[in-house]
Amino acid sequence: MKGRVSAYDVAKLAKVSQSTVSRVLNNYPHVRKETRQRVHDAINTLGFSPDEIARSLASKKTNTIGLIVEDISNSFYAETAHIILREAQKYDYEVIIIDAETDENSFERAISTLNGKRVDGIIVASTRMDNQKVKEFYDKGFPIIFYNRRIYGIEESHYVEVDNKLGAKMAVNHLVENKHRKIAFISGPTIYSTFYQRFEGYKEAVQDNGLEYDESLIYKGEVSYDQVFQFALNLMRDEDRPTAFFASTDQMALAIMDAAARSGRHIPFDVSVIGFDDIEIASNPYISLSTISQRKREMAVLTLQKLLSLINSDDSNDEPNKITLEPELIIRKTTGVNNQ
Amino acid sequence: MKGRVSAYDVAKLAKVSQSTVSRVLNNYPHVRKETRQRVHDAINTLGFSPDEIARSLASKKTNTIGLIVEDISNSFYAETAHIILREAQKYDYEVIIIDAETDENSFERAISTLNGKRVDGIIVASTRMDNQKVKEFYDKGFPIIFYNRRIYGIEESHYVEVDNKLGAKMAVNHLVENKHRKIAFISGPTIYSTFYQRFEGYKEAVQDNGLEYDESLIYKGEVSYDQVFQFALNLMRDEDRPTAFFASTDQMALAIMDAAARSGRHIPFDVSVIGFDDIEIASNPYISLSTISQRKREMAVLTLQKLLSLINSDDSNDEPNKITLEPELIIRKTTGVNNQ
DNA sequence: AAATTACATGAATCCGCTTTCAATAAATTG
DNA sequence: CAATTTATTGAAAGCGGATTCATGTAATTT
Repeated sequence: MKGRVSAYDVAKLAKVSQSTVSRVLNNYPHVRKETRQRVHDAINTLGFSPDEIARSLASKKTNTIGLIVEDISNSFYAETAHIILREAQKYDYEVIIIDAETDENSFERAISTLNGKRVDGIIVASTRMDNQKVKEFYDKGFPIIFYNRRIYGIEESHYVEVDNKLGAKMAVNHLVENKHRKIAFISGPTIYSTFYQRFEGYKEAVQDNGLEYDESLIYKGEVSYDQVFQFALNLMRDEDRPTAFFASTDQMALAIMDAAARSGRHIPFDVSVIGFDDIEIASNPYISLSTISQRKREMAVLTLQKLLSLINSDDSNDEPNKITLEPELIIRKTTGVNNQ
Repeated sequence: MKGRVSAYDVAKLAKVSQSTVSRVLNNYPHVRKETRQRVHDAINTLGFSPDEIARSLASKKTNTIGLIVEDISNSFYAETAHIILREAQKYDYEVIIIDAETDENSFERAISTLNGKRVDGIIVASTRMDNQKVKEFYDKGFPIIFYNRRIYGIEESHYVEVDNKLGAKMAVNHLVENKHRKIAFISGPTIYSTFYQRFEGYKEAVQDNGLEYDESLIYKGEVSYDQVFQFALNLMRDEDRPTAFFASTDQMALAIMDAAARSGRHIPFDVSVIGFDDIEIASNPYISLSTISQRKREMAVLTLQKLLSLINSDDSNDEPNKITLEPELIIRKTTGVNNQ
């Protein structure tokens, strides 16, 4: 890119100093109306657009935030990213998305990278509950907020989440009301707070309803389509199989539905399935998945706004934002009365 | 963030000049092994990480690329973004994703923003075919490459796409082979090259197969679930309805399937549906959508690699990259023989 | 009208690194 | 061993704006 025009060029053309150009650029007072106009004209005829990098260096603000997700191809994150991206745009913030693997190292690297890029703040939609690096950041007062996650060990952490435990209980209760007594539970790794909480909810609900807690009905490994599919397939083929499956994410529920189909079980007649998240496809009539809604839009918008207010608040000792929304049970066609 | 450590602090501790610190940071030669070690030690004890902003300003490289998409919550883009994000990570590039609305202004703003941020290059996965701003960039020799899009009027444009016209023909031919003679076509706005080409393919195939071209079977409005749903619903209820639907995107095919369900038509017995893209959910057994595969992964990886090579090539007059991959017909369960 | 006060503007410095350029020291060469 | 080369290193000048300070000018006050 040869010959970018600089503020200096604009200054020359408008016959003012560079400081004045900077003033009109930042809409500062103390510039005569006529001068301001002259500068604007110069900017237009030259097609000047300020170098945000230089600007950031001088102002120590990048107008960029980081968003760490686990897998942007996962609808839940994609839909979240969409909302955050669009919302950030309104406030003239750009966002660097990092699609970090789930291991601790990737996560730390993500944080370091964003730190290097001097983002103004970070939204974490992916992390184990115990990451050390994050704590350091918090302690330095860096604006960081968790989306649908919590980090334990940091009392002052900011987060926006849905009441995952309650959501899980709602799901199980719904199944119990439909006379299911043997309910499988499919979870991701419980080092993640969401999965942890949903698991807690499942256990409590099982206990509250006087059901038997059976380890063999529990999956809590990787969030892998194939693995979940295989696990569910095995259960489906079992003589004494569960009559219902509660999956901690819709994505995993999809794998379960797949397994049901492959093993000839009909939903919801032979087996009920309920998910968690309410991703878009869940409402498609061919899927029509019963689920627990996360209220993504509210969560995402709130998260962004809280982050921006953290960034722009002078004193950093406002009390931490701990926001917990109530989930919602959405009954569609994958859950029905147990008739076995 | 008080008291960030700077390269200057490192220099002092290591008893060298800041230039030397910069040298080891960039792994330049001409630093005695012992000195290098001393600097590394200082970096570690201080926990120093360089300010990438300052670095970018000085080096005129941001190691950041821009990705403009239309709607990241759309699986096709989400899956693409995932691949690009992960691939870019390998080369230490960050990516700023802009989720631009479809109007011309948003797109121009996206380009301007990325220009301001001084990204090293841009991948455009969303644009009309005739955007002026893009041309200007091209003319300046700015690395920009189109993903699954072309821009007409720029001979030198770089793009990676699938043969959309061929794909459309494959879809129609498949339907014709199944004895369908009345095939509806659902397209997004044909100012987008993909839709344009697919439409061309549809028309050609209709003609080649001696079918009647019927305007009333064509939708080419916004890519809106509700609108497509409504359009399809009306057709479904028609006396003399089409026996098959070819949708330019899987997302729209989903809306058509929805409409079929709502109007009591059974797929593929009463009506066949074929999409385009092969998004992930298409292979789910409950959806099992016949479609044309875009070979997203190859496209995405190629696009990123070409972009990086554009960025790092000294002379910018290598011939333009015009890559067209062959699509693939994937027959699943939404298409069948017409028996009416 | 002199004294204040508010407004407009430019010069100079800084942001935190990279990159010459020049200087010094060590290694080679004839 | 003197003459070159080559390897190390530091000082200083950017990169392109933001910001502080000083200066000059117009608007207000007594």
